[in-house]
Amino acid sequence: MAEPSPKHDVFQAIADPTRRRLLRLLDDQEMPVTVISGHFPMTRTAVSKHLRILADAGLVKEKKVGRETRYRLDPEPLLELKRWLAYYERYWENKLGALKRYVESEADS
Amino acid sequence: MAEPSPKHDVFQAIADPTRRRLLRLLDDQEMPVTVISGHFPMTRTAVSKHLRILADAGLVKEKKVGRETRYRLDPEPLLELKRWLAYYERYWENKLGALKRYVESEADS
DNA sequence: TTGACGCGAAACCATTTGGTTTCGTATAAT
DNA sequence: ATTATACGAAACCAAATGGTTTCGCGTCAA
Repeated sequence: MAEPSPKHDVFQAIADPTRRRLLRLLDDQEMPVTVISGHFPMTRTAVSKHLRILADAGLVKEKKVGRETRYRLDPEPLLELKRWLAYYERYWENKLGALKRYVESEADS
Repeated sequence: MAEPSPKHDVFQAIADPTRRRLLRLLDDQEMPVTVISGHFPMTRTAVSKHLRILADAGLVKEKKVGRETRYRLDPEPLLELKRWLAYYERYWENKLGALKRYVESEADS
């Protein structure tokens, strides 16, 4: 279970819209870099750097096949985001605000 | 319903760990800036700028009371994050990976 | 074996980010 | 009326970010 030295965390990784598009794209299929970068209005190198950031965050896995590197989505790290978000779940659980008002009244006492 | 010109979006807002801590802190209680900044190892001005970014993203509301500005959490914009995340929900819906393997086998055909 | 292809590394650049200190101003307290 | 408090604005700075072009290297094709 050795932590893979998360130089980039999930929150930071998904902050960029290009990287979110990458995740969506790679959700459908595994793809080599050149094909991937064909979907974006920037150089292959730029896309490659985004892919590296996603890989650092564990959101994407790379597989070398011949001279190409294929990437595919690994959604697992999104669970951390899900857990983080779950904390606020209570806010929109019961008609978005009932519990909120309750908590606020608790804070007064 | 005029969009308040979202200079900062939710994804970017929660990318910073300090801002995530701010959200947690303000979830409990409404607080003035000086009190808030007492919880962080940086200047009041720095915290104030983080609060502005959160406010831009709509994650926090400010209320002027006398000479102080009180902030409180507004979790509503987190729904966008929730919706974005919901797209990947199918991955861990059924034992985390069953569907994933299915999709991958689809890609082969 | 000689190219062409697929890719990352490196160097570079402009802009953004996260922080600081200093200052101005509005409000509250004495 | 004067002083202290609460805060934002502004100017500034170092580092990170998102992008580029150039180069080198491994791999497949002629």
